[in-house]
Amino acid sequence: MNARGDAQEPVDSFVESVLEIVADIPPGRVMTYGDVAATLGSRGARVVGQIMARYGSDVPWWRVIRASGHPPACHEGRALEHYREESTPLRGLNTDESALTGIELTYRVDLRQARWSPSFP
DNA sequence: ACCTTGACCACAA
DNA sequence: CTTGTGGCCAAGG
Repeated sequence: MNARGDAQEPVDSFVESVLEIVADIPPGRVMTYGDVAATLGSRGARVVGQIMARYGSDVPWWRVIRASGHPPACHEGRALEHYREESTPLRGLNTDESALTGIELTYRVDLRQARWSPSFP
């Protein structure tokens, strides 16, 4: 408690808490947006997405993915480089390179193996 | 204090 | 696999 008589308030904003958790995910492991929210007692998966979009540039953002196993929207390529580097288990990796339409990247992270829980390593 | 914005989620067809 | 629907909820304007 503090001098104003306030009971415990979230010392960190929701934003800081999210970044804290994400920074805590070890290499090769991932959490879903919903998992991060749930860890904070929230169900605002979208909020976590918002926060990552705005403030995620300084944390390992590629370790936060969708519940489907798909990487963050519009960042599949960048994320894949990190996954290859830290040996994150992937499924259905497919690099169809069409000369005309460009590169089609489809893959998912293997959540069964890579899913991380902050309190249960 | 209201309104809009989403790097989302679960479920249904 | 694709759409569509309803829900979630903090941040920022």
